[in-house]
Amino acid sequence: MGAEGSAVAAAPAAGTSTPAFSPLYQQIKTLILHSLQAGEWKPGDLIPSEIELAARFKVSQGTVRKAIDELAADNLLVRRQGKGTFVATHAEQHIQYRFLRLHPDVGTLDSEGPAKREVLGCRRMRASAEVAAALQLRAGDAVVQVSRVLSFQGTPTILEDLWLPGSAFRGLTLETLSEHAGPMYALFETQFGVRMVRAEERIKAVAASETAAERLQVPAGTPLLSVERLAYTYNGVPMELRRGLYRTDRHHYRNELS
Amino acid sequence: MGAEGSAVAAAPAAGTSTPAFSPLYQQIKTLILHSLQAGEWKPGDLIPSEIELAARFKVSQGTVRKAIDELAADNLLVRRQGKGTFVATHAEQHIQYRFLRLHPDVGTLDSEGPAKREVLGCRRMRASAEVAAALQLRAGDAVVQVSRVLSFQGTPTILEDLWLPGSAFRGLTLETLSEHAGPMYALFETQFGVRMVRAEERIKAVAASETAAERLQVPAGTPLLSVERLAYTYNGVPMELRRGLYRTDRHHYRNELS
DNA sequence: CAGTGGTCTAGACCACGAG
DNA sequence: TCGTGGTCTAGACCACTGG
Repeated sequence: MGAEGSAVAAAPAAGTSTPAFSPLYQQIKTLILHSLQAGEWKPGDLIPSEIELAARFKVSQGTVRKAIDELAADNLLVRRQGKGTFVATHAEQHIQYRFLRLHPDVGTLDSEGPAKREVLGCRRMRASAEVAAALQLRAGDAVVQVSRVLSFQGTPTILEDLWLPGSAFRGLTLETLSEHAGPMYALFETQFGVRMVRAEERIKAVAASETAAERLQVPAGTPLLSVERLAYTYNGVPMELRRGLYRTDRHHYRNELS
Repeated sequence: MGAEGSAVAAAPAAGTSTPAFSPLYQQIKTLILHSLQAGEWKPGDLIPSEIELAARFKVSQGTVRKAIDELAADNLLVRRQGKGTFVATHAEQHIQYRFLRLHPDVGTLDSEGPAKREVLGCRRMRASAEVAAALQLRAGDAVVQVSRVLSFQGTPTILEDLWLPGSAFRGLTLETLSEHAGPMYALFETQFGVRMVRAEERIKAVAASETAAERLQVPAGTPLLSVERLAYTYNGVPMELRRGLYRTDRHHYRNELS
């Protein structure tokens, strides 16, 4: 029966050169994305069933299915047979830190027990040129800087600083951070409505500075992994810059290639 | 009409506890995988159309499509609208090195021009316990060790050693390697019928040894990225152990998280 | 048991590539 | 113009979850 009567009629794209054909399921995907962004369904929520969405968007169940399939592949949604489809969340996921790629050299992933987290500082400041560029702000805009240390089995292993746009993270304090149990990104979801969806990391090997060496309890000059992360929300806007120094004497950064 | 008359009738699994239900498209996926492994279709080849495969396996086109979709998602096949579906290959892909995650800090991905490759050595030897364990061989089995240096814009940047099972790589010599243009994995495909499909990397920060420092033209003790890679073929058997040292003064290891 | 996602089919039509 | 993969639909049935 073709796609007549649908949400948008194949997007003819007015005066531009390329016809810019967009499949229906892509448009549905965008609509669902908008609902996620708008907060209609929050992290952890059950979204409407495929049949309901099909009715809402006036398309067949199969088309909704394909849209949801792709969103699930991107880890934005989680399908659970027999129960429904849920909005992905950094909380209550049995994986403690979804974006952390550091693993112990020996032993299981986290037979090490929970990491000890110590927040060293949290202050509001004006963005340096570098931070502003990364977060797509103007130099001098307000940002929040957090620094902390993660320890595994009593050994300080990760020292990291992170910068967040001040406008989106009003009210973030050292107390909030210290008292909160669970992943920091889970806190961002519940307290600030910011969900980190994707991130890019740039890794280098560097020598430990005096201060870094002291905090990680290694000799100055020790080789460390420098991990610079830019994390993005739904709409592809960068919402966090993170600079970490990882000890790799008993851990390694793991990556899968395909 | 259900799935009667198909390749396998839903795999009832004789006496075990779990019923182990396996969808038809998974079975088709396995069958296609077997054909790839057996060499029925070689890297770069056009495989039969969906309709032909559907006829061969006695299933509908949609079922074949779902099987191919997943294989394409794993980068084993490449779909090209209007042309057909091809077996993925490390050669003739516009990306020079598909598994190399090192990028220049400034400039485009490879506006650096082609990397200069210098093979330092290629010798047959007996596997050490460590190498044997990684490659699932017995200690003392024959392996081929290759070492080489990659330079970008005249700067030696990557120093790596790699070990391959001797049985699968008979006839691999320094000459073969030196004369070959293009990615090493492309050579493995054409000369030895070995296609690398997936790999795991473990990354650490280390200090440059005397010999490494000399070959990479940096002071001894310079922090370097240590990248240990295990690469696998179709059947999940490890076929290469690679240990690389990367200079990261002008480059970084890039990773995407989601 | 009802409701959800998951599989499978069959058929129509569209976009793309190449002759 | 033809053959390919890509989209969309409609309907049947299966597997899983929870009341």
